[in-house]
Amino acid sequence: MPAMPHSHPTGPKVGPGGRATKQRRIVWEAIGSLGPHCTVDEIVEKVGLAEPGIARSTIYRAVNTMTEAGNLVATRLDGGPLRYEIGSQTHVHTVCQVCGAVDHLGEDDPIPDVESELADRGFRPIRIEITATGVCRACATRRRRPAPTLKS
Amino acid sequence: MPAMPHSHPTGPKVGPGGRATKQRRIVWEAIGSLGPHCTVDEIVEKVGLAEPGIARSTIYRAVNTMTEAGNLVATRLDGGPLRYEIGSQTHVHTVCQVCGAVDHLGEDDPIPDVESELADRGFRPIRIEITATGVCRACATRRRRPAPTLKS
DNA sequence: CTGCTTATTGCGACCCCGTCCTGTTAAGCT
DNA sequence: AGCTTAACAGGACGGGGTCGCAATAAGCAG
Repeated sequence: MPAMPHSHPTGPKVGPGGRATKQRRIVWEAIGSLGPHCTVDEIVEKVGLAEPGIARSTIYRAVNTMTEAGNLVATRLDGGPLRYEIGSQTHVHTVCQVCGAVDHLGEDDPIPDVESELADRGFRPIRIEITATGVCRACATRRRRPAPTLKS
Repeated sequence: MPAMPHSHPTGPKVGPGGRATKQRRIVWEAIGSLGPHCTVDEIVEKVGLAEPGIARSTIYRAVNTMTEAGNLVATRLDGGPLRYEIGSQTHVHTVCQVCGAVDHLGEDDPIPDVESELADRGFRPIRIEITATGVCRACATRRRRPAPTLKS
């Protein structure tokens, strides 16, 4: 798990990092131990064990600050809550429509076609999110549900 | 603007299309005239002009049905409401962090790297969403705001 | 080290987006 | 035309997230 970023963790600072409070340290560690695509609810629960009495809104504010600082990446994978993970440039997720499983495909893989097209248009990307929605191998083999629908 | 799809508009049906009611016809036309990435609020307003008295919940149900039928694609581009547009397989959007402008890059462009990786994993994609967040050409040239922040 | 400024916290009220539940209406099959 | 049942209007509800306020503490200046 990466250390609590002070201000310039890895890349260029995108926004103010803010003060290093106890609450933010705890939130950061919770996210690290929860792993990728964790929700605020999960963070709340984890944090509650480590240190009860931290307000829900504090956690929301913490993840927002970290996201704005570029240390965290926020994605909404389905219709549900935002999911957070420690940041990287390009992000590929798979979401299974049948079982709802979320997985990573890879990170920082270059997507040449898209990036050159972006360059042609003069668009400077800071982050690229790719979400593939479909059916995972497990569900395809034991094929539950007659016809997959778009909403789980 | 494409015609109101009866049941099998272009691709294979994923869910039941449902009945062709007057309300759905009006909603479909509103979406067509609003163009890509329109919100339910915009649809509500447009529909209200054409035919007052159509319930908000009806419009929500209509776009859900159309999305499930595969005629519409729903995307949440920022933290805001879902945005709808007439469907295609692969979808590339750009979102400018400075001015908030949303644009299309292209549709149905194959993304070979990603698709082969998906195949390796036995994941069968039904739809691939790509969102590039960054700074558009206009904002880059007249460069407002000293440092771009992640939230508009 | 002490004092001061100001970001951050805790708490609760609040808002937005979207869903769900009711009885009623109308699509479209026979 | 009759009938079945999806879809409708209207409104209550719920989850996820934000905001405003008073109290607290980070961290700079001296």
